Amino acid sequence: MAIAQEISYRLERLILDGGLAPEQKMPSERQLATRLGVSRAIIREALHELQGRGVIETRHGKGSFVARIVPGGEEDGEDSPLLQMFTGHPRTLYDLLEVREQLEGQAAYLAAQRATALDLHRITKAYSALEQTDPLTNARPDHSFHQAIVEASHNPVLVHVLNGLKNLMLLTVEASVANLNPREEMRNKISRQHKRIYQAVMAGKPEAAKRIAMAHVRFVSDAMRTIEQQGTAIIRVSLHASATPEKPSQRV
Amino acid sequence: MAIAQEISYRLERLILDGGLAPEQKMPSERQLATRLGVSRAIIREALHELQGRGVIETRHGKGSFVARIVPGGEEDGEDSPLLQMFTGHPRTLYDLLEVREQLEGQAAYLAAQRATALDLHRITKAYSALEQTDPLTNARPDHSFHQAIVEASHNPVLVHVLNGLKNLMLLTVEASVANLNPREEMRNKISRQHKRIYQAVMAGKPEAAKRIAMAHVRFVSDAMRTIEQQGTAIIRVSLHASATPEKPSQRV
DNA sequence: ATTGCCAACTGGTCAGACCAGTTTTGTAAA
DNA sequence: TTTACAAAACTGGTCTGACCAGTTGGCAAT
Repeated sequence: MAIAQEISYRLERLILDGGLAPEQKMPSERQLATRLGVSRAIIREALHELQGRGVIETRHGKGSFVARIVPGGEEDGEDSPLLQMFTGHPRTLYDLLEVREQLEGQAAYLAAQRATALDLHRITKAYSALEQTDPLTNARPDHSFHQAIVEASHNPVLVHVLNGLKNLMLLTVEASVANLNPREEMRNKISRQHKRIYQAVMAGKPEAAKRIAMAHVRFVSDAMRTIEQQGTAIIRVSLHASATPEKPSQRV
Repeated sequence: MAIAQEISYRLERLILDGGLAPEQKMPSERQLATRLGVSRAIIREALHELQGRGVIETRHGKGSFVARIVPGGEEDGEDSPLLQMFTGHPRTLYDLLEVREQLEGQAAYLAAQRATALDLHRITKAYSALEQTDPLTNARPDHSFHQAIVEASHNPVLVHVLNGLKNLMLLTVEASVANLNPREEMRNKISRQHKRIYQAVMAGKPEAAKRIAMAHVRFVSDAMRTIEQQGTAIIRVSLHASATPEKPSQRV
């Protein structure tokens, strides 16, 4: 195989394996050429290949940067039929939580197993942000924390799938935050679960991380069910409402 | 925009507009350079971009040729970046199988729990079709069987997610069929696993169905890994290649 | 007619130069 | 000391011309 392709393959694998994280700047062309022992022309051809594939973006005078993982789905939205279904049918929330239980468990398992130092740093950062936010409006940090773990799994398929469910996920997280966090015992339990997930991932304990993460999602799901059955109507957060937090903007 | 990108864009548009038909040989790099008034290096960078995008194929000493498919994007799957990644990086296959293990387990569990009479009828039909097909070309029936179970889960989120991975799934199924089924003991084991999944779902045993389905995917994954480590190169089915089976057309 | 070799394609790689944006930095002015 | 600005030192973008390495076809010797 041609050297240029070898290089592009090696670089792509490096990115997939987490050696180069999204948004991160790649070494300069001249550095790569020297380090890999090939001419700069080859490096440029390899980079253009990755560029054509959407793996990296190159900016004149600045450098090349790893693209956000699998931008494939173009913009976000895209799951509007499901979103529609969600707002219409309460059960879809539990359907998603069922799927999340599996996927997040798997993500936590892999993250505990494969996370690099940079991943761990990002997870720590997301976790701190989550801890230091007002529990009543921390849907975003909550989601970011989970997402950091997913990205640390270094499974592009998993990242892609969960990214496709991003909007839906945000809704469930918002729903859980809005319904569960106002109750102190719930808030504490969830906080403790987050802490245990965080610790298991940081400690590199895959089985524990998986078990705790699955239990966490299961707990949220069960708690919401219980609340709903107690007659208290579930607060349903409307789409993208986080921009204007003053109005509760609830649906039923 | 950089000249190289201009060139790659112009060439791609030329191909899409039919000026250059699939299989057709493109002008040589030196000709293109002269005709378009740029250096050969630029031409090469532009061609590498198209190559990364799967639009052309280049053969040393022969020339560059317009690829057969030219998806042009827009078609169904929309997971083309993942598809691209899949054909290039063997690990992506195992990444998908990891995810599949979770999702299919969940699907089998829910199907055994929730399947209606109509669902069971459909599953039975798909299972019969699978059994009565030549094991060497039954990728489609195999996939249909799994899909019937997924649909019987009555979890729209699950259906949606797995549907989004449909093309990718088909490829893994084809890969497993092509690599595993030719070996009799593998074929028998897989057939037995399908049977046990079928029976567990029909009998309404969620836990058993989940366990068996997960074990099934895990088995396929492990078997492929073993084969690969034995030095036997995994047969990689190329996209939509089922029309012209004469050329193996394998990568990596 | 067959064989075999060589010339003329093709893409693959390299070296070094220069242009064009961006960031850093060091110094001169306030 | 602080600020302003220009030069230097990055970054990617392009060009040139050379040479290596597969492929092909024609021509010469058999």
